[in-house]
Amino acid sequence: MPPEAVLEREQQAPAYVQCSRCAVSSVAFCAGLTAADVARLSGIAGQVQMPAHDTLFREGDAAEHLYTVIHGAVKLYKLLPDGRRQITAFLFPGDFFGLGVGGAYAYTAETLTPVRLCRFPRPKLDRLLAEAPSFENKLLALTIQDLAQAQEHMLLLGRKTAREKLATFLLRLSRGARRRGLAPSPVALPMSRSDIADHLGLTIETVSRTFTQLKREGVIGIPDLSHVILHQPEALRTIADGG
Amino acid sequence: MPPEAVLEREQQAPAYVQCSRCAVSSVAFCAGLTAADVARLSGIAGQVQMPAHDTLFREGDAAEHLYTVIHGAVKLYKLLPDGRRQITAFLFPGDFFGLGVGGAYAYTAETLTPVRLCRFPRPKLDRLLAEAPSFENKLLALTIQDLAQAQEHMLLLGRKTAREKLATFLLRLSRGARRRGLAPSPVALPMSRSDIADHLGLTIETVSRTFTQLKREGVIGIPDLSHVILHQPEALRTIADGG
DNA sequence: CGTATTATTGACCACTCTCAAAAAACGTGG
DNA sequence: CCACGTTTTTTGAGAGTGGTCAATAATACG
Repeated sequence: MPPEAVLEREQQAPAYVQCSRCAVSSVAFCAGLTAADVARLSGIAGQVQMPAHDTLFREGDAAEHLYTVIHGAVKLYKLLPDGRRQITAFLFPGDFFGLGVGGAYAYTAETLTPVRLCRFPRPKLDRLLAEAPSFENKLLALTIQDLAQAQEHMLLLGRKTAREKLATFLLRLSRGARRRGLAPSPVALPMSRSDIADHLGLTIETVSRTFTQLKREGVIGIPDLSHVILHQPEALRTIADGG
Repeated sequence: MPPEAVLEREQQAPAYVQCSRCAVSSVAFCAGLTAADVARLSGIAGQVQMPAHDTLFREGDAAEHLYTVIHGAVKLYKLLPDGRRQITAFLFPGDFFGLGVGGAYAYTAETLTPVRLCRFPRPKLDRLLAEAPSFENKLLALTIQDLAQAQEHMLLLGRKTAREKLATFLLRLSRGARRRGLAPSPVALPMSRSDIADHLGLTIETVSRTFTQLKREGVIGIPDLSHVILHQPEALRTIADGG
């Protein structure tokens, strides 16, 4: 049975979510939990679907839900008063988001594609966390991972050239796909050039020019706007770290 | 009694740490915990002292301890193979660090000044976390805060000008000092210009030039290399967000 | 006090940004 | 399904912020 069929079936049951049949159970928040714990989680989980380019919540909103991406892609970003934007992360199936600071979200969340999300209401989740330490353990481990990724991205933003930034970005997407059981090479780019620019601290023009440059060198191929073929992943790796 | 006297007394008792008399108990990891919990924490805590410019651990080392800064300042950084460096955070009394990913530290930690640290061995701490959920709660909350700060810094690195970066940096140091009960204005800079540059994604020359520029405008004063007076904090705030 | 290190200042350069136009992709309605 | 208009991306020319290289000044330290 293809994963799509499972998802569609679950879609029929918004009240009761069958985490045990979830397509992302192996990589997500619930990965590594005991069957009993997963059952408890599914008791408070709800599923939501959103169209592409929709705002899930804004920086400063009351943090009422924790989300896990089941299908589709999401971007998280912060804004300056004059509109300059920094996309802090792109999220894919298995990734979670929505932890607030002082009860408020610290960033805005927007869908890149139509998405299906698993959603946990904060009050219920907190009750669960208080009861079962394994949940909090997991949440802490995942947050530490996010923090490490954020630090890695600071290194990119503060110290890498445009060329190195783009190479790093493509490799990250490729590794992420592989981790989710997808092919590492035709990398899917569900985000716009503008999104990529705002993630890497560049302008769309520089992103475009650098793509073209890497293509001319034969390192990557660009069959269409939203796909990149990594012809020479080794070369990319060398470029990514300033080789 | 000045805080220094308290610290010196505690220094005499390395085996048993009296958290209840700790100078940073109001802002640190242990803040907000019950007296009983603090007592349990002090049972596994040890204190260490280190000279300035000393490496506490390196990226990739086994993560054997969790640290809280009691006195002094620490920097955390990541390196590229060619030596380019990104300082992800400066830490001051009350801040904690040392959470690893997959058992290894994700960054290098180095002292800026002579420091006194509170140190928790990972195995013992893990046992405590398993028993008392309040600890894990606190640790999660603090890690989420760190993540939010990291995201704020990504916005700085990716989207702010040199002038905005430096203004933001000075305001952060000032707010941090105020939070720790110190005067917000003569801001102490325990780090070198090179450290500031590697934190803000700039070169030392640009940091120096921008300091001079702000000084000429009368926004700040620089009595000596390691102190900055915020003459016009409002102006700084305007500059910081691109006013 | 002299030496080594760090910070500042200056001149010049280049990577990336800005502004602008052409090309490609997308969406919509006929 | 195609034609049209809109949006996004690419490409080009020129400019500017911040970087590089180098010399001077200030500071720290023995």
